[in-house]
Amino acid sequence: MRELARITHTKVSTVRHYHKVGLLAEPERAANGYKRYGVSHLIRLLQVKRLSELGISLPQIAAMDGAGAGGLAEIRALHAELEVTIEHLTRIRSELAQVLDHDAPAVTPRGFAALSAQLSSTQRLLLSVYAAVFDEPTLEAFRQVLYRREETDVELDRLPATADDGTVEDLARRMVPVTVRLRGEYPQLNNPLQSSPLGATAAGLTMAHALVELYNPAQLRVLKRLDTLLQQHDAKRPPDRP
Amino acid sequence: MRELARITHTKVSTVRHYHKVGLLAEPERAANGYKRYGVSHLIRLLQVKRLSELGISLPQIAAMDGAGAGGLAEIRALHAELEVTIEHLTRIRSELAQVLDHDAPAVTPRGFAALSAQLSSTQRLLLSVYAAVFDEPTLEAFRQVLYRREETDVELDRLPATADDGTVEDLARRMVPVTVRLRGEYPQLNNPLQSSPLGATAAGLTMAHALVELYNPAQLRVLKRLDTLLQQHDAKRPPDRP
DNA sequence: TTGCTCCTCACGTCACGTGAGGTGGC
DNA sequence: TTGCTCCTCACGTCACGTGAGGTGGC
Repeated sequence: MRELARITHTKVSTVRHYHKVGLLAEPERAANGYKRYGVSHLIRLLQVKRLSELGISLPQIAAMDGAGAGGLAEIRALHAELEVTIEHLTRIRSELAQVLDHDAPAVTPRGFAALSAQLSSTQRLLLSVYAAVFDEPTLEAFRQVLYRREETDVELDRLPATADDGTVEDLARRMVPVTVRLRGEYPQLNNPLQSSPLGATAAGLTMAHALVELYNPAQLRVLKRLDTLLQQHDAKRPPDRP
Repeated sequence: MRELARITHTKVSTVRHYHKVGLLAEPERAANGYKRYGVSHLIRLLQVKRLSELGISLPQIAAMDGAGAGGLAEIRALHAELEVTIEHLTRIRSELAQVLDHDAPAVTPRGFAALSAQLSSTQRLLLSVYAAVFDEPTLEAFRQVLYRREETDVELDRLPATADDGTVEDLARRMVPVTVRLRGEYPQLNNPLQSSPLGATAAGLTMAHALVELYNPAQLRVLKRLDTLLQQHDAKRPPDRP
């Protein structure tokens, strides 16, 4: 048994498993009960092993014996699937490489590894939600904006929960022109919820919950005030949409 | 629950599984017993999903929580493993492509798909054993020789079990110069057992069993006679080895 | 006697998937 | 009432791996 496994480069446990599922006939026994394998077993095992290596499942291999010879259609399907798998793994590999390159935490959402160093833990968590809620073009816009590291964004991120009304009002006012400018440069940021793969309603609810949970009260006040100011701004200068 | 799964692009069964193995805390229940997920669960699920996608096993993810933050060493190991996996799958893909290109049976040993059409079923089975017994340079020599399709090889393959002594003797004699010439061109064929990864003894035994099982008596008589004739030939003209 | 291989259950692993059998809201 | 979602076990799947507990040959 060990000899058969050695010749075929399989594990003994694998050979036993093939016996159990009926892919390999059990050979005659010697007087002491040991299995006595013949050339037919060797060849069969090599064939099963070959098919298994090619990615054919054991039940499929069993089915191939009964039915027509080759199973060309299955091979074709397998080849196509493998193509997809390899592409997928290649993407994963490059994501791992990015994480390593930037010494980022493994949980960093895909594409944000390069920005990881400059993110606060709150931003990091928020980004996880962003990555689930928004579509790829929107996320790319967020990446660009984060890369710029606007001074007001840093302030917002560091704003203590105890900040007074004056500080909140001041920050919100200073954020207006910055936001307006960014919106102009990155149109995806105008209404990111609309393009969400989850639908605008679910996306909006999710984002709202996430913001309330992750930002402190002062930060939330800034965002609310900013929203009001932006609406006033838009009212004066209506957007050039039909 | 379905909503959480939808937002995170996971299956409901996956979320349940994460609960079961303790990777995701169970949330509070509504009055009717339904689970009420919060932002913390959403974020945790997204993170677990991300790590799992990167190829980290669930037990490892669980371990990462307790211990140090990043687990950079694990990521590095994962990246290296993935490299190997991708290379392996790429090889498998090209083997599938070869099988498809030549419309060969799936069990064709690797590298022999192009020759598949001209092989008899006996040769095919024998090749499976060759592929297990010999090393790669030797196999490559066999491929070259098979590709040439020597007339005497075809005759041997078709020799009926009932062939008479005269036919056997004639074929064996005509095979001598062909074999000598091929041995000169492909030195690996001189003593292929010596370079076998299984060791010469095991390899010899395996090949002997396989030949006896797969060739008919007349074919075996040819091979035996050929061996004798080759030894006589070698005795007259000793090989130029030290 | 020691160390090695062989044997047969049977249960474990990994990451879920799939019913069975039942409840709750509109 | 119908159709939908939710719930909890518990068992199934895939391809093995891993003991437990015991025998046989040198």
